[in-house]
Amino acid sequence: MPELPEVETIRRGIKPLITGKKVLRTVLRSSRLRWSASVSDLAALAGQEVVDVERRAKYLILHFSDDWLILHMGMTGSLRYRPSGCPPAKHDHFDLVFDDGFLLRFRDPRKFGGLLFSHESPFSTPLFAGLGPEPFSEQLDGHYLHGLARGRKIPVKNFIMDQKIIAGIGNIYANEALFLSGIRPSRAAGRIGPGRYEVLAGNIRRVLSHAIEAGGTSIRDFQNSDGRPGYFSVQLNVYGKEGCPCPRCGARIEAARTGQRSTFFCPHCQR
DNA sequence: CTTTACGCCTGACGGC
DNA sequence: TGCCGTCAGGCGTAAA
Repeated sequence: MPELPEVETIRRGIKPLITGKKVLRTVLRSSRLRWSASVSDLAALAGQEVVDVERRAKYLILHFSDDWLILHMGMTGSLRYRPSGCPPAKHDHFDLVFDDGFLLRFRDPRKFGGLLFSHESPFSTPLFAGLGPEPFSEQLDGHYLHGLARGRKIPVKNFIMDQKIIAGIGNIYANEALFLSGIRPSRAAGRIGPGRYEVLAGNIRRVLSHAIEAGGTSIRDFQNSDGRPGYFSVQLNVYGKEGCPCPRCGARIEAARTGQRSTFFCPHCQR
């Protein structure tokens, strides 16, 4: 569930549940995640309280009294908040057990996600240094995108999914934002003017904020949901709609591949 | 430097 | 029913 809106929805869901809670112990069941904090580092979290729950790009940041734990959901990661007695299911790799009888549990069947431990704020470490601006920051506008795209030949869809350019855009919302902007995903990033990039920047924000709002409607179900709050309630225009009529002009939505990722677009509206 | 290809993992689905 | 290929919302690295 990995794009920015899903991670933000998780953040909003768990923040009120775990802020101020004290860690009793941690349980790591898998050592083969893409990234994994060491058992000894994780053990140091015992006794610490959750100070805040933050997000940067698609990373979820648990800020404890002394240390930080950074979670990435990969393609299939999810979190659950359950009573401590609940037995782990398949692919439940990590538990953060609190002293009030509840735990936060990380599940990831494909193990593309992972955990990172840090003694200092990740906002000042190399991990985040290379990330582009958050989509809702003032830095993201037409001039910014146009400047970085100058001379580049990669498809604009790959360009906006590059986390160094903008943080948090994944395959679904890249497709959707380009549809709203009337830009063909395969168009070379360097062959789009500042005006069209301004439109695109606005539509990126629009798509992401709609998705976050949709996620928000299911936050209160977080404790009992399957760990993917809000995800399926988002109305999509093109993603996964191959052969369906374009909501704007009625032409058939086409599917293609750009950079080994599936791409959907309206051949009539998007140029 | 930019761009492309691949690997990491498991599960779901469609065709035979 | 089972087997097999293909696909999946991400990202890091190697190679061209």
